Amino acid sequence: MTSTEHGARPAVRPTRQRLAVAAALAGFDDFRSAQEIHDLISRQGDSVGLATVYRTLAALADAGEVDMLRNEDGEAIWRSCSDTHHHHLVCRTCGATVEVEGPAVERWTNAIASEHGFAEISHTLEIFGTCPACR
Amino acid sequence: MTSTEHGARPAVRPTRQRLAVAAALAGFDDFRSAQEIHDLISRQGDSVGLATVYRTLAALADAGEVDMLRNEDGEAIWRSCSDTHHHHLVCRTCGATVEVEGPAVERWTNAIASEHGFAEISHTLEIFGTCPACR
DNA sequence: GATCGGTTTGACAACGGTTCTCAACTACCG
DNA sequence: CGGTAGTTGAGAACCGTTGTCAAACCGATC
Repeated sequence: MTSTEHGARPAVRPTRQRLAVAAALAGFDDFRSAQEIHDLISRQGDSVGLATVYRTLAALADAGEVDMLRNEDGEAIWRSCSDTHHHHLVCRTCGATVEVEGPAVERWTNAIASEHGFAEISHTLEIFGTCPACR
Repeated sequence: MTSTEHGARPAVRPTRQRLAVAAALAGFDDFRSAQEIHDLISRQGDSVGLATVYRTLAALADAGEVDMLRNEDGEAIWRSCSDTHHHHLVCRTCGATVEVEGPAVERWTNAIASEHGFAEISHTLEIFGTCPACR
């Protein structure tokens, strides 16, 4: 068991299912719900259980390889992302997404939070609007 | 049914139930889930159906008299609010809330958006953390 | 290959928040 | 009062999500 170095690493296996989810994620660049991703996989001929899709997405989000956020209905939606912390500019008509970074915002949220004595800070910041193409 | 014509106003009645919800909202200043508000009303002796609480909260949010946002689980949480645009610093354990304003953030989001040609901008920004009391 | 132990999977049940349904009720107007 | 349209509540329905657990699978080892 010590074969894989100074582990405690759960040894994630590249199973057919996980590859299918990864492939599906690579196939679009806007945010999709878990069920949409599940449908997409089925439509590509693969068959992966819904629970597995959820588990895999959660694991990927944990690992920082996908972004998860919630739409206005509170549903979780996902997309693959670059590995730096960033926010999104989302078109409320067509769903087109732009990743944006804002060091200033990060600094501001941390400052505000510690000013009020809050710890273990996280934050959500999404910008919605109408993109040039949809106007 | 065309009696109230040019108003299209649904004629909101100040029923016992709606007053109870309003009273409950006045009784706390952090974010609470609909069910917590429902419990709170019951505990005050009033009896209002859960569905009615949901309906009333939705109506109040529509009218801009309460803020509704979603916690990290996607659950809707509510509180009465001041009428200026602001954001929230929310304790993820006890729900304590601080309203914060950030002119810098407003400016930043508008700049980013127009830089990408987006119009009709709106944004959401919430900060979650653990408040001093809950640590 | 055959074997073995832990990982992963999938069908399905369970769950929890939210919305829907619809008959009973109530506020308001005349 | 009586009529009428808005409102309510109990419970079912809904739907996204998570838990369950036996079977399948992977990879390392005999």
